[in-house]
Amino acid sequence: MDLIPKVYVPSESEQRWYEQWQRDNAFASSPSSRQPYSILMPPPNVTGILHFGHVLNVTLQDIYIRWKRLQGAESCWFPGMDHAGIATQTKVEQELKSEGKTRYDLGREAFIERTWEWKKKYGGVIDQQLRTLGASCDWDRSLFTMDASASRAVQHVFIELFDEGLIYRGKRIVNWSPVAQSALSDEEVVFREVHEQIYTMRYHLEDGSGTMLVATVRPETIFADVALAVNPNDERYTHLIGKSVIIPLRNTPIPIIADEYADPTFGTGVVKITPAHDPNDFIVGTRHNLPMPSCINPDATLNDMAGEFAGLDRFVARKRVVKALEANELLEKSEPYTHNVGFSERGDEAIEPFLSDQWFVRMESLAAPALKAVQSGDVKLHPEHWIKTYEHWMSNIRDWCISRQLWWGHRIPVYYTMDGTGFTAAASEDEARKKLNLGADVQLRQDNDVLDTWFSAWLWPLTTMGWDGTPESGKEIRDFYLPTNLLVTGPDIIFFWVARMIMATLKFDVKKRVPFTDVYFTSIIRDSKGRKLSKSLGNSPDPIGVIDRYGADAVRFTMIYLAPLGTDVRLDVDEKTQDIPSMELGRNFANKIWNVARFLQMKKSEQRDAEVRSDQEIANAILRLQYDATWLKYRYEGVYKDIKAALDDFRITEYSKLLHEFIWIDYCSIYVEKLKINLEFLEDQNERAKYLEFAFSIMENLLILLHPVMPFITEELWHGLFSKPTDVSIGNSTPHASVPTPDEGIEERYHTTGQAVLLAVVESVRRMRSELNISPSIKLPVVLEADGDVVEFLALHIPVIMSMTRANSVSINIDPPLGKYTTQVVRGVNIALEVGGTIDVEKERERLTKEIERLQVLVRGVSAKLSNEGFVAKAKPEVVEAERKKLSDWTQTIETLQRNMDAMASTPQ
RNA sequence: GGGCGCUUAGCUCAGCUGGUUCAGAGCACCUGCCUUACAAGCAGGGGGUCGGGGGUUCAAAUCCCUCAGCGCCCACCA
Repeated sequence: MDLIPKVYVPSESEQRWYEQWQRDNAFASSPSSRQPYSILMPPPNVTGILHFGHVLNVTLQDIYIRWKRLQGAESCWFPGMDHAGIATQTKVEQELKSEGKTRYDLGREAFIERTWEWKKKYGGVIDQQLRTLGASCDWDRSLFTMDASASRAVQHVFIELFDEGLIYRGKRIVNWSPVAQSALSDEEVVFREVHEQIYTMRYHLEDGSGTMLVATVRPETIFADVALAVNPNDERYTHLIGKSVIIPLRNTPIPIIADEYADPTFGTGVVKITPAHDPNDFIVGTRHNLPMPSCINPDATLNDMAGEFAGLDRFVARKRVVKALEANELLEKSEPYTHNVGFSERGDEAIEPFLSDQWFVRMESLAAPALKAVQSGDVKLHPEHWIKTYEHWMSNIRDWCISRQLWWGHRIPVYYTMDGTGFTAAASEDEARKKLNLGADVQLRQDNDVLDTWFSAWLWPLTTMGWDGTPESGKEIRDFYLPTNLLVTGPDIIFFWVARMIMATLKFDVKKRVPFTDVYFTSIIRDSKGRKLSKSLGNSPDPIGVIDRYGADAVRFTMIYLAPLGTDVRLDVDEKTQDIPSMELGRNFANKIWNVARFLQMKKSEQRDAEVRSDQEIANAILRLQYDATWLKYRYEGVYKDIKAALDDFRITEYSKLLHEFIWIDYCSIYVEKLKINLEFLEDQNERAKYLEFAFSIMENLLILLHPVMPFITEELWHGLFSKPTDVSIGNSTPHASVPTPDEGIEERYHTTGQAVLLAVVESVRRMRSELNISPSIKLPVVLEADGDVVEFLALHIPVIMSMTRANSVSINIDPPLGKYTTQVVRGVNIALEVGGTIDVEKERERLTKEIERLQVLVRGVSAKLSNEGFVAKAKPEVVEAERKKLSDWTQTIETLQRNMDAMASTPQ
């Protein structure tokens, strides 16, 4: 057999295996007789590139997909890409800008054409990056949200909701982005604290009988004022209700009205009503049937209503207006003021509340069943505390503004008569005519707007499975994979996407299924200062660069090792080098696995010179190997169970920790170290092979268990160690819950206690040596004093103890120990290390005294507990028993230590 | 204003339904080792009254109340 190379080079191996997997169609899945398991990948934006949020997200999904595949499920991971309306259009417009053009120069059709070209050229970089990371998606099922079938589904859904009256058109105040020149949904707006000025203006009464003081932060909107409102119970102003005031600078009269909205305790108690530029004023305006003029254009400049200020940007206009007010003695005062202002999540500009015609979805009837699905547990959220947030949003749901004044997206399938009086939603102009009972010669025009990107995303569970609106489309796929088993995503899009997918799938799936049964909300990745990773802060290294340095396996492993469910992850990002040093954790682990594999392989091919060993020595070594195999088997079985449970409960960090600890400590540091020692006594190749085979069989299972998180190195080693054909993947094998030992029927009585005592003894001797600064090259005699069962086991392991503690002799229960010893008592074993003339008797005495005192404190504690009647009466019997055992163990230990001290006193110096 | 979460070693975090020497891991730090699988390693070590206070209990890092600090979500007062 060829030995695996001395050093593992992740980059080479990783690329090679991913290509192999693709050649073998290793991730393809289709309905079969096997148990289905499926995950929908949150479609990355077509403009997107991989960041560490994705790395965590994708790794988690891949772990489950691969894990279930190992368990024999028909595992399918549906990938895809989102057309990302605003983001993509912005990219292309920027490109145009550099050519000195705007989208209007091209016109709608050419612009869309150009965007498709952009997509072809630059879009989907992330697709390739996901492969680098090792994502085992069924790439043949990849869907783009603007693909024909998905577009048909979007159209179908729109028309159906329209016909049901759940989609309506209305003139409303919406969140307007002056940069994108489009409406945004409430979810796309983020509020930020802003320090501005609040201005108190004078509105003169029309009859000249006085002045009203009104505070505002937006004096530039006064031109669209339609009223002043006072609280009907505000005695200061009741006599003025019904009178009129003059709008400053505009000299137009507006009425003073009474409305509860005016808060007498705020400012002057008088509020100006500007329905076109403030959502609350809009409500008041509607209530009082007031006109709703706008003085601001879609690009946030003032219009003609603003007279001399027309054409100025809103913020420039504000300053000018204030100046003008001052000049005309219309400004009472100006004070600093801090309040929240909405900003576009994407473009970072202040949102302009804007009165316009938009399309909305009535959410109430859609939300009700979706709320129930979560409350009933049909859809389970992890961590559970998100349920509260979900409930709150769903029970206070507001209508969803779905129209966007963009060109890139699904165009709204609504057709209008040329005079605009008649309109309907339809799949084509022809159909619209039919629905409107119009003749074939009547011309119609289609709505100019496109739909919110999330309007296609909420259909993801259906469209990825081939649904295009017709009942039969994708039926076979949906009947097999739906509901999908798991959705992994960030909690930031719980409303944007998760909730809406539940609504849409319950509504439009023929069988009214939920889209998924479990949702795992991932952590947010932050830097060491707690800031979110972001390009602009420079604290977001390119994952591909980090993967180049450490390997994809290492990055994957480290991420889940550090990212427990529900809490944020902090990474030690080095901004200068764009490095994340903690990735060493995963890299070192990979290195460890690689090396132990290499070691076992070396042992296997090792040629033995015949050494002279007595039959007894050989028999003892075999007995030790048998005990160790039994011990490892039980440890393995326990870990296997724990891993399975951890993954079932979404304790993903636990999964990685279990493997890390078992492989590093139990397998490498304990089992293989002892194997190394014991094999020295065996020359018979068959006999050696037997125990090496066992080590390999555990190793194979560990590789399989590790495969979901470290797919590449496990594949590499699996082939390297077990000579598997290239086109067979570890991803299709199965980890065993139990592994047979080479010799069945071996006594199990030592497999926990014996090993524990043995290891404790070894540790104890090492500690004594270390504390006395004894060089590793010096070999010293060890004397053990023990009784009971364990004596036999320790005696059997003398060669192991010698090797592990660098002892030149180990004697058990010889008496009395002569010479100069340092001693410790561990698990009932009195351990003495002979250090000859180097011992400091005073120091040793001090140490023993201290240890005895420490134990006496513990004994007092336990005694008190045991003499407490309440404890003895009420605690579980096994707990009481355990305390009694502690008491007797510690008492015994104290006695032994005391004896050691006395012996030391009588030892000649 | 409403809701949710977090606070355990210098740092990042585990500790599930209270009880096994339960106060842990990784990193960092200190000491000693290039012991032919691994210095990306091995052996050993120091360091925390589990945010403060109160309560329930025989028993609290764990359950309850309260206070403080931090963070997130929702709603947004001119």
